[in-house]
Amino acid sequence: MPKHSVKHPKRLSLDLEEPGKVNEVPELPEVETVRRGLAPVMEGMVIEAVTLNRPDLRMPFPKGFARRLSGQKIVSLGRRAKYLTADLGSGDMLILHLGMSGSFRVEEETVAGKAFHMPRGKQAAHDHVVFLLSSGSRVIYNDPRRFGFMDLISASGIETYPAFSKLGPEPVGNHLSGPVLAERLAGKKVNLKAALLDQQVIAGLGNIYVCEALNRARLSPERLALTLQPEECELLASLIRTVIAEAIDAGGSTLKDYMKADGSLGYFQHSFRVYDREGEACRNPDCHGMIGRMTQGGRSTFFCAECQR
DNA sequence: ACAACCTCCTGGGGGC
DNA sequence: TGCCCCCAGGAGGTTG
Repeated sequence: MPKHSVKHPKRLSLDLEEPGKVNEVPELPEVETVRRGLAPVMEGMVIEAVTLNRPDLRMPFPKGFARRLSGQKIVSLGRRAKYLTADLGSGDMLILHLGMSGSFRVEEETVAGKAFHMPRGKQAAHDHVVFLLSSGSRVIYNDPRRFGFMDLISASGIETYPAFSKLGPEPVGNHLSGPVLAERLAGKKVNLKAALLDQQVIAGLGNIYVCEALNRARLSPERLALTLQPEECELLASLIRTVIAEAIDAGGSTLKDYMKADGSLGYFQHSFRVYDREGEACRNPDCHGMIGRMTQGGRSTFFCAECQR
């Protein structure tokens, strides 16, 4: 009987267990962080088996999901907006969305440094999908609220895939400029908060980063999108890129810490300027305002009425 | 076409 | 201590 050398499970989750930390919902930076953490574990591996512990998440799994994935090689992991994508050798594409509470953890077990297939691991509450890889690693999807979903399509159909076909530009790199944002906001009779949450305007922003970007740009969440001037669009686009880039960097350092550690997850050191800071001081330079909170579209908006106009 | 809802789900927290 | 109710929100759906 070989002696087991069990590595601690590696968690690629966004759960923040430190007191006082916000439990983040995965937006673009968190999904990108998960992608970077999973890539070295999954890329180049063959999916040997997929276990579904229930027939659906937010939506039913596609017909034959587990069977169709079995034996497929994962060529590369990608991301579009808040979606993870896995290019498979056959030309299929696996699409994963983490919803509100989805997370992955990686379980490995080795004998004398050599991976082998371990018996079915201990199942935690809300472990819905287990990917067994040719390396012996298990990649486990956990999602208490089940707002996530998975789909399997032909990669050639990616352009017409409903969730992707209407997405706005990514707020990274050169995709989002002032003029691009201005064009996207033109004629929109909704407030800025709603406009920026709209994935067709910009892909990948959620409640947290919209609040953060608007605070940095000193723009009121209640401003109608169509009233933004070109220079305001320029500033907002720039600060959206900044907020997202900083969060991705923070996620990267989280992964780095985590890789060094013995399995315990390093947490985001990222501190938000407005999100969940009602009643606290605005952190914008030269602003002595206090962060307030209101409801827009049934969601909380955190903002500074003093400097955001 | 567009805007404003509504719905799915569970854990956690506040009130009594 | 226990129970009830509300809240968090991504995105697809429905209503106006």
